[in-house]
Amino acid sequence: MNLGERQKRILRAVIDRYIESAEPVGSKAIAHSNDLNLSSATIRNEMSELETLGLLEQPHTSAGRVPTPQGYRVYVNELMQQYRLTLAEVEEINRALSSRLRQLDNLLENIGSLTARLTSYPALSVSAPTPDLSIVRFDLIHVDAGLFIIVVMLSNKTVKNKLVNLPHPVDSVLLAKVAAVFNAHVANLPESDITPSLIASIERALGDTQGIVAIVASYAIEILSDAKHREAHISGTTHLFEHPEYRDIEKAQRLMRYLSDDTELKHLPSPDFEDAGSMKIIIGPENLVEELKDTSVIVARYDAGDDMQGLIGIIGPTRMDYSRMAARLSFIAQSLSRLLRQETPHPMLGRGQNFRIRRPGQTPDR
Amino acid sequence: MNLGERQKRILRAVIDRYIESAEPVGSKAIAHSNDLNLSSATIRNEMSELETLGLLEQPHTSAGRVPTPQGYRVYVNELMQQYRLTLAEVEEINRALSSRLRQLDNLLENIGSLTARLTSYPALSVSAPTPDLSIVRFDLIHVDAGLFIIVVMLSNKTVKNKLVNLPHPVDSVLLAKVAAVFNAHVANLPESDITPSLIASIERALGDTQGIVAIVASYAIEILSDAKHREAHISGTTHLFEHPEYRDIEKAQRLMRYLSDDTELKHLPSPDFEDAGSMKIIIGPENLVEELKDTSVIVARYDAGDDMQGLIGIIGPTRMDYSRMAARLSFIAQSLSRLLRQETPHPMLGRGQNFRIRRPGQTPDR
DNA sequence: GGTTAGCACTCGGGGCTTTTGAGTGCTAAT
DNA sequence: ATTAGCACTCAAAAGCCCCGAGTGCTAACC
Repeated sequence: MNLGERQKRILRAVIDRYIESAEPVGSKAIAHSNDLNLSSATIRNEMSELETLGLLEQPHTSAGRVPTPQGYRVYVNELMQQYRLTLAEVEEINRALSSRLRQLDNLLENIGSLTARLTSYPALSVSAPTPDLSIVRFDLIHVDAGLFIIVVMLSNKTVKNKLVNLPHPVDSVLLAKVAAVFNAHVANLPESDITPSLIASIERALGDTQGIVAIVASYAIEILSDAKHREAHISGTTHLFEHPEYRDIEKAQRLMRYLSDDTELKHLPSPDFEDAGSMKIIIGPENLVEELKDTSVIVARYDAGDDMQGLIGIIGPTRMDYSRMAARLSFIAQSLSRLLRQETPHPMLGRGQNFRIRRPGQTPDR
Repeated sequence: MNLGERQKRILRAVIDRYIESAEPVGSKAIAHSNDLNLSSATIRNEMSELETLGLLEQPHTSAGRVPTPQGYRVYVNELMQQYRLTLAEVEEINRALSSRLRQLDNLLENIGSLTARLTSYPALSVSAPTPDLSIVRFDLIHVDAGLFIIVVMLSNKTVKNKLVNLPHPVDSVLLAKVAAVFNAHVANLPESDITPSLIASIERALGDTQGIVAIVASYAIEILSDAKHREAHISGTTHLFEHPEYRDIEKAQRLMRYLSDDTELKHLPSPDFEDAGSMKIIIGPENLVEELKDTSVIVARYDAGDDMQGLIGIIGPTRMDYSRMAARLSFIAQSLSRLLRQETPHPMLGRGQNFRIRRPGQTPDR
């Protein structure tokens, strides 16, 4: 695709304008705008050239031009201005990230809804499968009678827990013993090594554990095998309606229906990115999935250590603010990587009464 | 409001029909339907009577009648048939509840999205403030270096945790000591008793704890003071679009915008219910909030012990299937109460490899 | 009395036609 | 190579008309 300098300028002007107006742009609109100072007639000639190249098209004879997917492709690859985030944007993102990432419980949902909020597009959040995940630590906390809690810490430093209720009372000494054995013999094993025979041998060694060993083992396996699959989550779907292309309720609903099916989302592109912050932009028909043929997807990868990576992405009409959104997404992904890797910096001392952390030898301020 | 028997029948017929068709219903449509066998003319007379009573109205002269909010009120209070859930409905609800309530992590969201799914209306889930909540147990789990996890068990049997990262290594013995002191002196206290002076005295007793005491204390306070406020959550907003009254995108968006603001939702009715499963139906303009003036809200309370209660509710157009939805909501609330109180019955032994629980003396099957 | 058949009247919505105007391509002049 | 001018196109908005569901009223009927 060899475009003259002027053609590039015109193409960019058309797309920029179309992105913000959502309406076919005509020759006049371009003519006086921007730096290029040409008459509308000249623009028309160039536009019709761009049309035969397949970069623009007319919805109907007497309308302005609209970019084709290939047009967007060229725009994204070569023409798009690198959008620089404003200070306000950077601050907003940082603030949102650091305040919302405190609890690592359901990271996936949190990250998703955060991204949606920060981009005003429906956002998806996909966890990379982490087949090497292991449980680094087991704790069994006795509540009362037959009630106890399994707390496991995973190698990606998240914590999962589950309340178990047995029909008969259990003994906290027994629980401690079971936990100790699991810490000694099951912790740090990959799922495939947690075999029935291993469990059986533990049961044999411990004597009658009233089924506790089996329960803990199956919970461990459940968690680890969950981690083998990608998990996907979508949020902010209502942002769709902010875009005129989804004025048509039917169309919007069709897409929503597709999006709200988590299992479908898992099959989304798993681009082979090199490093965190790298991005992929998929325009309209480049999507393999039928339902997404007229939407664009921007995905970025975040990477917070071996057992913790994933994708965040946004979905919108092909007429998308690629430049700005790519910048935001990439920034979010990078910040995310950084934040997750370094963990929560300092505990939030916020609301309500709270206490200052004062280290010895430090002078109290004011 | 003294209605004749026949008027009641007619009013009910009109509303029933309007609820399912969403279109003004005329005299003919009613005439031959149902049990009442009258000519359309007679119906017309009665209808115009009902109109002067303010129970019906005409969108325009040559259209059928539509119920007014007062009309719905009468319907809900006196006319509505008690809808009996079908077996299929009951089973579906039970299945959904028991499979989704395994992890008590983010109960609020789970309950909300469950309700939305089961009713096909946008659903809200509000936690009752639990000012008496206390922490019944602290555990500090050392990860490595300066990294440790605070796990607290609350009196409502949920578990919260947080990862803390200190810039200097900590000692697991120290952590255990701190946990022990917290369990002895802070556990089971209401928030108001966790005073700075108490914390100070703990710090004094323990000597230098490298700030750990302060961190744990502020986390405890954070959690307990969170519990003082109602939390609200909404899900299934997209169900709005299934109803013709929200064909108008503007209108739908206005409502959505209101709904997606969690903080607003907290100010929703906190009806003074007596017991779990009781319901409240708020019709159109009875809502105090401007944005909800033409929607109806059904709320039901669930109640799973002292420190665990809340409201679930659904929101929809005034033309709502009150009868069926009230039945479902009430059933959901009751089941929820029951399930949460009795806790998870048996751990799920599901996916992947798993182990049978075999108690001694039991013969292995097959 | 209550009920019903009949009739004139109303008026929103669907379908059809007209008008408007933004935008084009082409040609001829610069 | 650029531009002014002009004839042409066509979607969308505006206008128009008609249809028919539904009404209220009146007069007849039981």
